[in-house]
Amino acid sequence: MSDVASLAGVSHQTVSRVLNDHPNVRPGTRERVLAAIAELGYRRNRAARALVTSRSSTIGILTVGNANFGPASTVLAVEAAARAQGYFVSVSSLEAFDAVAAKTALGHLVDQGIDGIVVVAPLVDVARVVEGAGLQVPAVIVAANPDAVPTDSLRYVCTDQRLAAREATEHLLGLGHRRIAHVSGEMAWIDALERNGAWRATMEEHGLAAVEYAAGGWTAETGYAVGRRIADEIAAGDGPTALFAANDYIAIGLLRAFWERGLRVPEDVSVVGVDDLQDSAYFIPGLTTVRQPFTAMGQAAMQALLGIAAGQPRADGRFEAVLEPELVVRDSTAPPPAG
Amino acid sequence: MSDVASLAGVSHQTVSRVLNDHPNVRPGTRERVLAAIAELGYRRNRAARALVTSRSSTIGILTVGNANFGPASTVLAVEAAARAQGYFVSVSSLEAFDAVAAKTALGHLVDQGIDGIVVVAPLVDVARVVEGAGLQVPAVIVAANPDAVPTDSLRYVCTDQRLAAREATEHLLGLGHRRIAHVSGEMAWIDALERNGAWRATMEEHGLAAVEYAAGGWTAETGYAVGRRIADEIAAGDGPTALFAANDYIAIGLLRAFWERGLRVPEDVSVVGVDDLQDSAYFIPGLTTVRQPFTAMGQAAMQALLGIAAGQPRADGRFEAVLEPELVVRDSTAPPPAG
DNA sequence: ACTCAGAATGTTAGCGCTAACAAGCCGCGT
DNA sequence: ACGCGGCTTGTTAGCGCTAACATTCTGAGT
Repeated sequence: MSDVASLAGVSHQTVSRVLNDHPNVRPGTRERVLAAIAELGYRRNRAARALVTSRSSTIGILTVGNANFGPASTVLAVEAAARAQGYFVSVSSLEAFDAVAAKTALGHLVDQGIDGIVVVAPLVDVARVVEGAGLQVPAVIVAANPDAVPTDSLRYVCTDQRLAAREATEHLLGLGHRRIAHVSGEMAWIDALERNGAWRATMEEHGLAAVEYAAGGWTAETGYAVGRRIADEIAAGDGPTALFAANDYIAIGLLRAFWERGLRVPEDVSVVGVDDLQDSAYFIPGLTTVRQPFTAMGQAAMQALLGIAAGQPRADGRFEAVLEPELVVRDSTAPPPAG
Repeated sequence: MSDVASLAGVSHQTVSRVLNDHPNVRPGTRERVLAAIAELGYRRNRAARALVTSRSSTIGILTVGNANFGPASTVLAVEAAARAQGYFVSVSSLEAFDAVAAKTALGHLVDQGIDGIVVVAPLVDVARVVEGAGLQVPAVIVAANPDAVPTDSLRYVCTDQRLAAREATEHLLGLGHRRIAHVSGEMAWIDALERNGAWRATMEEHGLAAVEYAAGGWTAETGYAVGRRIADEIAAGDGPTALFAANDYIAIGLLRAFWERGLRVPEDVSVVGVDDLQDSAYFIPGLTTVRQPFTAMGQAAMQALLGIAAGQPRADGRFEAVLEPELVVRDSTAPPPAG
């Protein structure tokens, strides 16, 4: 920096002023400094800057380490939104999201001097864990459970998973189905709980029995295993006529199991998923699903973070933003078989 | 830090020594310092540390921004490997990987004071672009084209895509297929080129004609579009008996198109993909594919980076590490239809 | 007891930057 | 011509840490 200063014939402080877009720098001076910077190929040292300003223009993302489509897409979206706002992104992904591991990771992130944290870990106890970590930096949790308590520096953003479940269930109901079962995901996840609860509530509102099959996970493998069991019941005549799968991976496992047993989808049984994977439209048959607004979530999270930093009062509700998923009807749903 | 020092009754430098595991600190002193640190909940300021050491324990990852399974998995793997080595990870993902955007992003990453860069952008001109950016930090490119020139501070790591194509093609050959066509991916990608080239070479070695269909992309959508065309040709009797798809997304599009046209897989036509998606085993039928060693790639990239930093001489060959993919045989391949 | 090497600790300086204050400059009104 | 206020620039200090050097302490050898 002092090289630049002497080349431009000014003090290093004037260089700093130019760099920081301070007012009160004569245009001619500014140009000379800029020219000197260009000539020398000077780049400001971020460490020094971070040291003195205690701001780093970097946000941290804490996520669960698996390659699940949902979290992965959300992380990608947050990253894009952050970059659009001129922030860098430091990612830390945990295999196991327990209190200790999360606290350590959060600590590392804070040590890095990040300006804020976005937590993408839609687990039931994420809010408790993060709240318990006693963070001193602004944080936004994507997808917290509804009893989470926002504070001035910790806020929440989510997609309305209850609406997702309701949309799926009502779509099936509208088609004439009455025996609509749910294949639930991993119950440690908020999404699993919420989708389950809303499906159940919707069924009850219509005075219908709610039969649940637990996949216990989010993978095609778990969906397949449950699917074989369900296929048996359908073949025996007392199974559901429609399935609401907690996500698309489970749904594809279901599709596969039904196909193996000679059950036709949607003629014999309808299937709805959640997420809308890149290839969900090309499953056999094309999967009706509830698409999640990942990009919007990323932007909302970033905006919430910026809002905290700007001292904006928090939203009235529990969540800073609640985004709406969208039902995408394809070929895996149809009216129930006659009789 | 000075608080810790005074609480422990030592100088701040001794605290620094404890923190940096210097020898020549009496055990008793070390313990007192550690106790003071614990009591005060002291955390070292990374910015100050980075400023004085010009090392940040952070590596940068530059990648292409889409949610393609391959790059995304590799990034995840690099991140895991980095964290296992005690490094933080700063991610920058580009929508368009052109020379200008890449140079800017690389510059931002360098500005952050990262200790090394891993580029995960398997595009044909990635090496040229990165080489052209004139990086001053160690860098490793994952999946460079074979004419890339490693230097002391820029090295390459890849998965043998030619082997992947060869395995797939020979599997099909071994099953008795002779008319094995290739559905190629996006030709700006190294993987697409390599798989294409090796499939072609293998066919020629066997004196067989190599018919290529260009999907032009990596998605199920592009695979589906090409698949319809191929289905027509097969129906007309002059189509291939087996398809080697450049990746699993294309393969699923193919499966879908064939299913729509009443073509049975594998009875009427065999399909092999590349990647092994989480749900490839549950496609209808289960997809035979060539699995890529993403985790190993991430580790190899990290190791190569560490090697550069440690001043290790570069490997003899072009690549620091060449990993092998693995053929996974499932239900989408069978001998060709008789006649 | 007395040296003296080497271990243990303390002191000083400075990494590159920005904030705060100080100083210099300009043009205006009188 | 003089003084004053606002713009522009320079000077100083210090962010929290580590490297290098300076100093003090320890204990083995005489």
